[in-house]
Amino acid sequence: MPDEFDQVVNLCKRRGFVFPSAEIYGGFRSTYDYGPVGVLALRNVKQAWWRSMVQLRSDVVGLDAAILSPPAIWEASGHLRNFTDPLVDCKQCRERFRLDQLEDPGTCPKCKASDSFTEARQFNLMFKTHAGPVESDSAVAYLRPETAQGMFVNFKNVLETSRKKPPFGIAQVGKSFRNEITPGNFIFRTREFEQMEMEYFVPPDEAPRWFEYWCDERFRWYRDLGIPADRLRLRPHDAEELSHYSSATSDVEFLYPWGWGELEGIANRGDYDLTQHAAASGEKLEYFDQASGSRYVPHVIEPAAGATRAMMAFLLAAYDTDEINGEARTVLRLHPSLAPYQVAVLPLSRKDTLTPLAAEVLARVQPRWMCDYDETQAIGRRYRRQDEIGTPWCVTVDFDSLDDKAVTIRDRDSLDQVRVPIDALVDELADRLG
RNA sequence: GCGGACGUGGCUCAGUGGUAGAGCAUCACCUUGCCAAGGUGAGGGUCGCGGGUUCGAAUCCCGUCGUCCGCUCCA
Repeated sequence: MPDEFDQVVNLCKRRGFVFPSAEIYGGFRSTYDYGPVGVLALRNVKQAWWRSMVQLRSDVVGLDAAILSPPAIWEASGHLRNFTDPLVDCKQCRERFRLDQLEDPGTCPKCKASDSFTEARQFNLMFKTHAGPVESDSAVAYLRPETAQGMFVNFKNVLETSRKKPPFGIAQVGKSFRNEITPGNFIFRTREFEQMEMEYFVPPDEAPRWFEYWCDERFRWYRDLGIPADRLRLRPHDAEELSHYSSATSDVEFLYPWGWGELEGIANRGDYDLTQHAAASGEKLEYFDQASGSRYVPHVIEPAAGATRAMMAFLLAAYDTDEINGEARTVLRLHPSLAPYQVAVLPLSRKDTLTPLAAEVLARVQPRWMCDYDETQAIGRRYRRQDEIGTPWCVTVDFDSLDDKAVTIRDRDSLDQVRVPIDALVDELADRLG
């Protein structure tokens, strides 16, 4: 494993991005907690997504659906049937296989032993629990394995209340849960994770066009937020790797230190979900087009992204080391809108003469952006600390500031220092943030 | 879940049977004042957890939890 990965994992722990969950009890596999700096970065990723997906579009509306859900949803969606892997173990060589992927279900592909398999065991990827005080069958509930079904189940509600017409979308950010057989690679695959999904409902004949559109759109999103184009690719799925609901899928992949891995899947789900739910619930999940007088079940294009693994990709892509005056420096070149703090206010000295003015500067910037404030130790050391967590701009208050009422903005990447009147500081920073 | 490696202060590691160390980091004070400066001092580890062997365990044995690699998987 290249050490870029280890460096970033280490940085995450050291600087308060990500901690292993329940660490004082020895940890709990596949769960992670986001620290003071990490929660800001993760929230910025989700905010950037919401902004591009909902705020800047008039054809997409938001939703926040329940995580706890009744079995009926997952029976209709196919997850109870298809999200189940039948697993067998070879008693001879102890390898484990998916029964449905074996060419010859009677022979072990590894050691060639015949009839050596254990009884197939169903391994369902959904977390099952019980709603209500009694663990009776009637109270079975599932933690959602994807947020998408919330959009399908609410299709009519949203259609009626938002008065949107196809093509239109419903977007949701939230947690999902999958009992993965093997989680791993830090926060890349965890059993509890956060999704950013959007279901885009279109007239059936327009589906292929919108599929291309969203592949394009989503690829660009990552690139515009700072992932270099040569670490990104769009990979169409082969027919045999398509999931049960999809008729076409392309993945936006990132070149992780261990190889290409998925960031986001763009799927053409056709009319599968609405048809399934309509049949199971008895509700008509259709759109009636007044203009043409026609009635149809919209097809769905779904860009589904992982927020936590996206954050990791942004951190990996941003991680850099360089040299200043012969000293090594670690710097996260995060896009300013993703950086935990946009601004750090640093009085050059901790002397009482400077701190009141520094507090005043902080008070001006703090309402607009997430700010850090640090008055300890030497200024160079404080720059390095901010570099390590990706803060794009440091504002220093020095002794001249007392007379000229101006401060210095230091740029993380160019290292340029620009003198700006305190009255013009907010406008100057706003310009730089774009 | 199976096979292999590993688990010592926040981080990186030393310590292989006699009841824990270093560097960095953190905090306080002094000094300095624009890119990890210097000085003095402080806090912090029942060596992942539980059990066993032993007069005595971080060190040996068993179990367990966790991490990494492979089988797996897909946001």
